Amino acid sequence: MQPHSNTSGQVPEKLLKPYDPAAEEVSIYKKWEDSGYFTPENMIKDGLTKPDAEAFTIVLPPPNVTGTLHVGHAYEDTLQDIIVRFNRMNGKKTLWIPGTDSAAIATQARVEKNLQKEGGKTRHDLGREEMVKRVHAFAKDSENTILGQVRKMGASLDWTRYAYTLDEKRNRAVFTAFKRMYDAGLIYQGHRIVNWDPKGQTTISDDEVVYVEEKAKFYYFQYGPFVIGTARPETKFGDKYIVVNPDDAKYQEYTHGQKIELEWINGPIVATVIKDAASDPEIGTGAMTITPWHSMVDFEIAERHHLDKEQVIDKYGKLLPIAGEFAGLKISEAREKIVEKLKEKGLLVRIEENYMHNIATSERTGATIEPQIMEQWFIGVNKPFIIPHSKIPGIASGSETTLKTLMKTAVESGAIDMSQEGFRKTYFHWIENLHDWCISRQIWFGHRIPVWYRATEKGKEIYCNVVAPEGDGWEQEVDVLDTWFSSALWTFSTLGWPEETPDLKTYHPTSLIAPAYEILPLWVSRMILMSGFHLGQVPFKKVLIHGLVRAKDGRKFSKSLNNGVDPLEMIEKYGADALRMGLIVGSAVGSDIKFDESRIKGYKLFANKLWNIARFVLTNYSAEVSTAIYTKDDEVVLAAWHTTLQSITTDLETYRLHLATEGIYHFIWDEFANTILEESKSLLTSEDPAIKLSRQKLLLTLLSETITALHPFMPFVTEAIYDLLPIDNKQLLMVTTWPMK
RNA sequence: GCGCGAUUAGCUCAGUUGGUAGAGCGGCGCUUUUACACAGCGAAGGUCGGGGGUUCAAGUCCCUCAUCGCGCACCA
Repeated sequence: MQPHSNTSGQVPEKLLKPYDPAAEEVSIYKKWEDSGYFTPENMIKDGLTKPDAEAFTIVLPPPNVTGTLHVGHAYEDTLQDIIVRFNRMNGKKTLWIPGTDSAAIATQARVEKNLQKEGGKTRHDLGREEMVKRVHAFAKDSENTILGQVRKMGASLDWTRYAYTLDEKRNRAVFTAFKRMYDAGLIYQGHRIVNWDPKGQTTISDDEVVYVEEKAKFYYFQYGPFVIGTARPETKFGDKYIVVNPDDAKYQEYTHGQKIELEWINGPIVATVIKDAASDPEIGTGAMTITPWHSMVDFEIAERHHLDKEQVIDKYGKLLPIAGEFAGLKISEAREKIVEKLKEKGLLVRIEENYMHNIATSERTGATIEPQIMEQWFIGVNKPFIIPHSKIPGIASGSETTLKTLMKTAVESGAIDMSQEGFRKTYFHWIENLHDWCISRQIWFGHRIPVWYRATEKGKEIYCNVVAPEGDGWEQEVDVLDTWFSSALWTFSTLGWPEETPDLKTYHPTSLIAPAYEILPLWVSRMILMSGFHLGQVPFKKVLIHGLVRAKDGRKFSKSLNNGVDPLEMIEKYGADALRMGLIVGSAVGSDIKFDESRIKGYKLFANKLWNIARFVLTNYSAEVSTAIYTKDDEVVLAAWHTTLQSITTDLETYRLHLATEGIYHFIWDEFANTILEESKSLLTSEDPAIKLSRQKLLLTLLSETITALHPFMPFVTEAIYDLLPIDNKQLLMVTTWPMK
């Protein structure tokens, strides 16, 4: 606008109407993006950031390409964008890297579901090649939708560095990581017990198992001289070991290894007594039989004593020939029949009706997990290895360590600041219970394991490398990797690793990661693992864990409840600024947020308030302000603002975003608008030009500084107002220096 | 079973190191005055889940109980 010499300045037409976010936001985002300033190198080039400034890096937790974003993503984007904008305005070399995650199982499952709906087809009807093509197409589509949504939120991401877990560079990183861990002996192929999802026909990791409480019948059977209890009679065919605690007085007469002949489901068998501390004398009768093929705990007992393991249930959840007359039956059908038979044989002691227990189900398919012993690929978390270079305090370069130690030490030593006490405990607890990580999946979409096999006279030959081997007869492993394998490399695969790129040197370790607490084990801990092994570094210096956005009744948003909130709809109604504020204010980072539309509405009003303040200030502006000197009174007012600004700055630096937001909101509305503006009405009509001009200058300064401080939170409306201010040599507000500096 | 978190105004939630209880929304009353009715002003509304303790002083620290939520383990 043109500065005006009258008391009453002229204001742009659009300022005379209520603030209209829809009319401003898209073009403002475009302006930011076109400026190139999301890329830190452009900031340096134009002298907005010093070349030797400290780097500040965040990688966006890459959303899954399974459809559209929900309001939880909107919250996560806001959280990070506030921090990123604040750091950029404070002169840091600020980089926020965008990306998306192929989410192997989740995405394939979505497409399979669609196939099923469209014509009852399965992936096998299409074949691997065609299926993978379709999943890629679906993923591409989701990607476009998602990236559009992220832009609408105002996220200041460096799009020139966009990464996708399945793009060429990330493929290379994944294969290289695999190869190096394979060579170090940390990735191995083994015959171990895994979580088998009979519906999805794939393994899943421990962290993808969801326990559901269920009421069941609990049976007691006569097993020779023992009475055993079980909720799963259908697994008991192969049971030929009876395990008791060595200190259990009830069973002192039996010795370890003692053979006992007894009558069982399909006739007489010979059982062996095993004494192992895993058997708890207090539970049931204190004696149990074991099914090592289909139970984690039993598997471990069997391993300890080198016992036989026999498969009872097949991959489809049906009984095998070992079940005799029951072979071929699904376990659900077989259960009652087996109990009936045992009853007839006089071996049923009693049935407990209301037995509560948890059953393991698959996070993705909902199927009951059937533990199975299978040949799969694993990462050994307890296996010692020599770490060549380590910058992690407490772990010396060239020393022997394990992945588990690495993960623990990184946080314990303070190299990673995980200062939210509750989550810190959860992290350590998780590590203590950590087993080897099963990384192979029997699906088609994802990173195919870079291992090739060839039959030779001496047996099977195995080759592992980033690229396929030369020569004939090689067949690549059909399994793909757990999606979290590639996600775990994210902080450095996005920066060009395995190449020794300048980016890697400048921006890694990243400064901050801001994930939901849900993925602390799945993602955060595994990034620590991978970064520790491959770089000898922590992946990030600080973890800022945030809560979940829930529906107003406290339940999770879910498709089945159909209680989802579409962030785009909120943006359309209230503007992105209002959505951002509504999600941040009123909840400390780390606790869950109950979504409240009325709060968002409140911040739409706030944006409008700001708009009207701008109108008042500009209406009362005159060009002579440049000569104005502050009166004592106005100096006091300005100083009061600077005190507030100081505390807002501190709150931002310490990630107390909700307090910072409240502080700026309160100042603008209650101080600036209600008090300062009101008292200005008489001062501006003063006969004394010194008083009048001082006040004009004060108002413009306050407006300019408050919108600058508000910018990280409400980037759009502040940028729109800043654009109207009569300031010389203006840059975008986004790259303006934070007023405290 | 072990652990974590929550319990503050009608609703949703803040309240960093202990120092006179706050916000938004809703409800009530009044008001068109250099911005704003997408507003302003005013008043109402709280024994900070119960009980006990430490302290000059406790929403805040300690103990205990209750209710709700979550995680892990067990799941013979």
